[in-house]
Amino acid sequence: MDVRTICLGILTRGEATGYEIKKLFDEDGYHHFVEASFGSIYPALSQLTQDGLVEVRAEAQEKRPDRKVYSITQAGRSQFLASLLKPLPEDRHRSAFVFAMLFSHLLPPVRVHDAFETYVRQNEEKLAQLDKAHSQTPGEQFAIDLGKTIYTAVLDFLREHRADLETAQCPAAE
Amino acid sequence: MDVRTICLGILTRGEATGYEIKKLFDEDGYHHFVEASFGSIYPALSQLTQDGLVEVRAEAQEKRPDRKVYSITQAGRSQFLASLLKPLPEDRHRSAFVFAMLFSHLLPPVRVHDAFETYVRQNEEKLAQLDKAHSQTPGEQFAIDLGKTIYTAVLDFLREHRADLETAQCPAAE
DNA sequence: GTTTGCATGTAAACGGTTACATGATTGG
DNA sequence: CCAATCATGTAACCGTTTACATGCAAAC
Repeated sequence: MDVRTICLGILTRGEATGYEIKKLFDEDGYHHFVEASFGSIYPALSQLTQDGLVEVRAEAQEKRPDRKVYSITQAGRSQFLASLLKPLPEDRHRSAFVFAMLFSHLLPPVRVHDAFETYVRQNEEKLAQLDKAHSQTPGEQFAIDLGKTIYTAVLDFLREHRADLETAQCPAAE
Repeated sequence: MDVRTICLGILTRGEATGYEIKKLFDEDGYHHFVEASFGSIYPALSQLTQDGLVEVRAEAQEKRPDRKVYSITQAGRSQFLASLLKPLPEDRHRSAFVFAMLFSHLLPPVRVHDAFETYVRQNEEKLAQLDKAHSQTPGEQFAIDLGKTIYTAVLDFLREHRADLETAQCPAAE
């Protein structure tokens, strides 16, 4: 899912500025499964406009850059739906933490401990974020609940198994 | 975690060719959390060699390109450990499926059904792959078990909640 | 006889991140 | 007074994917 498609999707919910689209990512629980930065959103919106898939309306503001409010066109809707009908790319889950833990036996015990602390905290924060999220469609509820399920499962697993790595690699410390 | 670091990590387990490193990704359960293709592995190994972090030994073969067997150097080990001591980037989970389901209400019921079928199958296959995997270190066991935990939780969730999206969006079909 | 496995590598294209540039307003 | 929020955008850089190029051997 490239940033253009993601922007189109968000615009099916209603018009928005580039800034607001980014905020949706940071707040609404979208970012658990898709990502985009300003550096990719703004160029994406320009291109979508050129391609006639979205329209812009500039709202003048005092002492601020104009708000550029984007709305999806009929062509945009068609193309977005078409992209959802194509085979979807597979999930990708990348975890530097898990990779690092593959080598826990090479690391100082303190480092393994710290890595777990940080990772647990990150997962707890993401779970808390989802607990606060509220949905407008069945799909959003589904995404939120799936996210919660995953984070909860991961956290449970970490609590049960972190000792395996934190003790296994430093028998001398016992 | 860039490909260079990943290659270094794999080489801490013993020497290997680029081809074998790729196979580890495809088979050993590594690919659930990190990824790399030939197009990135071969250049990565060349660069690591130039930087003195790995060494190559060419094994001549009849009627085949020479096997280039790479092994990690002391400098490579140091740098690899150093990279694991730095703060680790956060996990990224990207899912085109979940993104598409955010818009299930815009899709034909058949499409939603098919998407679920495909996604369930993908997760089942990955789980089966992990069931076959065997570990050599505590870290590997940890990674395998965490992967299993996640896939199992996702599959359970899908079985319980797919009806929410498959029926909610086609009340006329009742 | 076709596919799979072994085995290496290059080059172009792609997509995205990061950092930079600008600047007023509001809240702590 | 400083940080955060609002608001847009560009450009350089980075890393990776994809497609291409080559070619024999073994298995089905």
